[in-house]
Amino acid sequence: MNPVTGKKVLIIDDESSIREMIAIALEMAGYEYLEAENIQQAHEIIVDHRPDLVLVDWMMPGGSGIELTRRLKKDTTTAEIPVIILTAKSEEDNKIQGLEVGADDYITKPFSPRELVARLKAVLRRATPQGVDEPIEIEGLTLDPISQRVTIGSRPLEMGPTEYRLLKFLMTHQERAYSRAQLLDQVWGGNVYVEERTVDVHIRRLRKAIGSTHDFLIQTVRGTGYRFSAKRSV
Amino acid sequence: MNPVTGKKVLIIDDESSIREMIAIALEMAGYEYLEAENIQQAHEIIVDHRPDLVLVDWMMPGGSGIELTRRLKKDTTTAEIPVIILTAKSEEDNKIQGLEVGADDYITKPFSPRELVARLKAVLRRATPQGVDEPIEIEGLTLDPISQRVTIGSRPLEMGPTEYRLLKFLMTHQERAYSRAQLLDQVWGGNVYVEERTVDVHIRRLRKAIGSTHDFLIQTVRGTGYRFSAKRSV
DNA sequence: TTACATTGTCACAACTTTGCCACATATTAC
DNA sequence: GTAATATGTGGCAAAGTTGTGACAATGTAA
Repeated sequence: MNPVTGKKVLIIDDESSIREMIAIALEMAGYEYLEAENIQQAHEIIVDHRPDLVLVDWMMPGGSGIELTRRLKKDTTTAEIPVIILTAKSEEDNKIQGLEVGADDYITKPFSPRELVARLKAVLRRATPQGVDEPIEIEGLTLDPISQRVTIGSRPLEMGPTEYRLLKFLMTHQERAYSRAQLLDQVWGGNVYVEERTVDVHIRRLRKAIGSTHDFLIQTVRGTGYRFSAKRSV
Repeated sequence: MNPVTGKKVLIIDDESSIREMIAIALEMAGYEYLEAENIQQAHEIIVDHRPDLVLVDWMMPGGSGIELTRRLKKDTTTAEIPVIILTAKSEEDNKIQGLEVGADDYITKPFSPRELVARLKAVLRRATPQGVDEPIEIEGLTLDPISQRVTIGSRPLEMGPTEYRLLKFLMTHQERAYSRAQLLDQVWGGNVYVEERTVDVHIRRLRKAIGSTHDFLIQTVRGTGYRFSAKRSV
């Protein structure tokens, strides 16, 4: 339905009914979520699961959302995780403080699920910066992450999104052998169940797309998996 | 401390005391400002001085801030100027309406100067710095930002404002693939709740307007979004 | 007011991609 | 050499993505 890239959102609120409401909205929008009902728990979860976004209530037992935000933004390992603060209308004057400690947005209660999801999307969009991805060129095979194109010379190659991601991964880690399991993990994403042999099929498609002149670049490592290498192997 | 921004902010409010208060806050933060006390005046100033941001009260004699916003956002020559709407707390439910007509943010009165400046900074940061208004010509397709016309050779193309902005964005960022979400963010504006599929529909309309001779310029990047490119992809 | 234009959504059509299977072929172990 | 194991290949059904026409809501101009 909505192909979100499996973003994980951590919901922190002491009222389980609110958590539930949010959880439903997130699920419908295709996000994964984690829940915490106090700050302590939240911290553990953040360290363990590294959510892509934190949604925290302003008023929380055991420390306010503000405090949590400040702590997250101070620590360079967590500073990049965007934070949205939920405030009740009456506490609204505090919202400035929220933005000041580094929250990325705030939402005043009551809010509609639609608004929530819209804000969340906007924040995530902004938080995922377009990397300054340089094109990768190996032996005349060029992959340009900006235009999302693969070319040999000026000939553009046709391939599906999965093959593209697979190739990008292999090219950015050339000269290194990966097992099918590792590739599934890196290219397909951790929590999908897919047969290992599926990797072979996609490698096949990649080789086909690249064509015989350059297919030596994708090498089979028997008993292990595959490797992208500019060095012709035997 | 605060590097001079040189940004011009237009303050529109009928109460001179509020204008004054805002003016002081802006001055301290290093912004230039202009003032208008009604919508008519505001329009003239916008045309004459091209402020970098407009700060308008919701309730205004001679037309509401909403109306002004709508008008600004509709006209492609002013659509890029960010607008922040000031609302009284009691009118707060209207904030959604404000965002819907394309305002970039809203601030509820009473607010602190600190909040004002914080929001303003955030909005300006987000605003897309628009380059010079030189015509862009690619493969015979010409977009002229001054006359706001798109032509192929001498044939003028018919399209709505949204398609125009979409095309302009894509043309000024050619050879780059954008997701639907990014396009919504850049072309529609950050906080509008619109379905991602709407982008497809507008792309469709654009392609239709451009016609089959040149529609190869707008390319679908499967699994991602779209790209404007002079290079034919097959 | 009426007529017209623009916009966002939807439903369905058209098209692609995906994962998996079954079988072919290659490589290794015994 | 044969069996066991690993990898290559073509094809297919299901799932997913994008294209398309129509519609209702809204705004605008006459």
